[in-house]
Amino acid sequence: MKIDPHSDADLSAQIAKAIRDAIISGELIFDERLPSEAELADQFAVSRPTVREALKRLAAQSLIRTQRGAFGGAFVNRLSYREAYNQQITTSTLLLSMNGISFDVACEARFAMERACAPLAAARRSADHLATMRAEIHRQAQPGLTDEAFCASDVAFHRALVDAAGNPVLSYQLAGAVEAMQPLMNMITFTARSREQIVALHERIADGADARDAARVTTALEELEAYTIALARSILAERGAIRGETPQTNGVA
Amino acid sequence: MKIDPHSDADLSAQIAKAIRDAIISGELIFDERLPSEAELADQFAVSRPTVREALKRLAAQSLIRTQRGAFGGAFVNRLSYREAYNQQITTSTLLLSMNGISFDVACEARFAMERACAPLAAARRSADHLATMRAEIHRQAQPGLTDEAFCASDVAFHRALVDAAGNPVLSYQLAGAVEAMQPLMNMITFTARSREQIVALHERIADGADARDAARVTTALEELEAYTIALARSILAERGAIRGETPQTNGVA
DNA sequence: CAATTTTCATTTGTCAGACATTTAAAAGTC
DNA sequence: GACTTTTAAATGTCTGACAAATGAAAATTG
Repeated sequence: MKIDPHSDADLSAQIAKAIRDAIISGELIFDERLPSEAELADQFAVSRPTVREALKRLAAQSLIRTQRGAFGGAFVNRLSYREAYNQQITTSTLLLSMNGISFDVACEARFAMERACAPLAAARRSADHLATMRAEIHRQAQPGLTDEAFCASDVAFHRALVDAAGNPVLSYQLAGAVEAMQPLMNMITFTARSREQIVALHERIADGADARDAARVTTALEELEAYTIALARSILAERGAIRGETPQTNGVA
Repeated sequence: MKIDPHSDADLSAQIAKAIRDAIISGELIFDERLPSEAELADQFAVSRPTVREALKRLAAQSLIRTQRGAFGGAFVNRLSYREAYNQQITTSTLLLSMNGISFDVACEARFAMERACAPLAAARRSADHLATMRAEIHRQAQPGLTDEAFCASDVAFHRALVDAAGNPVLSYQLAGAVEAMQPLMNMITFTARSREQIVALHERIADGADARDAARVTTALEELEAYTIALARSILAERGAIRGETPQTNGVA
């Protein structure tokens, strides 16, 4: 592990990169202990605060964890699904909110990816997945449900569908797409009417999965996408009209 | 922005969380300047090094950037696609390599997501995208190409296909899936025979996109997935046989 | 001898203060 | 007015120190 003395980047950034590369290349195995901060400071010929800043950078990416005390130190972290999800969601959420992604584009991407799971989910769904989906549908149909609870249940339903595909990598990738869209989705205040429609479509999806009929799941997802986009457009157009502006469907962020 | 004095977490982690929440909630707008390190140290009643560690954590997630000099400081970063890609790829690569994801599972996820792009790509591909795909196919057919160059060209080809869908969110999501698999893919040393087959399938994909025929693209992608998995299996089985072990197709990491 | 307690060295977490370097605005100069 | 110099503010880095946690080894005790 060496740093380039001619680079004009921060020392802590260079050191973080050197250690990160060592981890990615497999030079450092997970659960392996890094040298102590004092030793690293010696190795890189910098002070301990600089080394610490580098280690905090790595900790922010869940690449290492630290432990105090004798025989403590920094250990290479085994990146768990949970941590990877969280990073994925944070990054995706910020990307969507900061780059003026239109609702249409985000929605299209989300449903395109979800449809990719449909054939696998139809083929592999367990009784457990199906039960989760049915339970969420039942919850969504209850009249007193708050908008927040409805949205949360919506996410849980789609989550179950994705998990039913039985591919952890797909689940991980979709988590970013689905959960990152939650803030955008929350902007759409669902009316009783639209909830009915959505629940009906969810039922068709669950029925399709029940019958192991991929085509039915896919078709229902397509209709759900079309309905969601239409709903968003009408709401945005209405808001634009209220403000006396030209109705627009993008730039919601 | 406040921190919980009763929490037993690191102060720098708490401070980072407080600022991160402020950014995500929109309390801090992008390009807005944070208070100086000294001011933050005062606000949170900690020392400057502790504040700096918190800021480095945020910098590692591309949430802020820092600028030296008068009127410099830490600014809320507008997360660019480039930065989001990089984070996505780093996280995905580590997740795949550290959790013993089998080649089959990763491959299935990757092609499932890529197939999701096929209909959009067929409908929207520009002449430019098509030209890129053709150029990469031409490169891949050249005999003297190294394995590394072939793999890079392979990634570029699929990248062009995904970009042809004209949805930046899809491109972003796919970047993680496709590029993170590069290390796994590189394990498969392509023989001349398999290169021929792959190039032929790439040509069918390009032809399908050319004709705006989504079904053709999808079918070719399905065959490419089947071929890739079969190839990987045979190679892994061979290696297992050499080592005198039971042939296995998973746990490649 | 075995179990428990105490000591202790190691390592991270935090702090204070200092100096170097960069940067852009403000002041000065022609 | 255009250019140069000064200057203040901010980050980057270093030194040195102490606090707190932690597990191992040593000492104590039954």
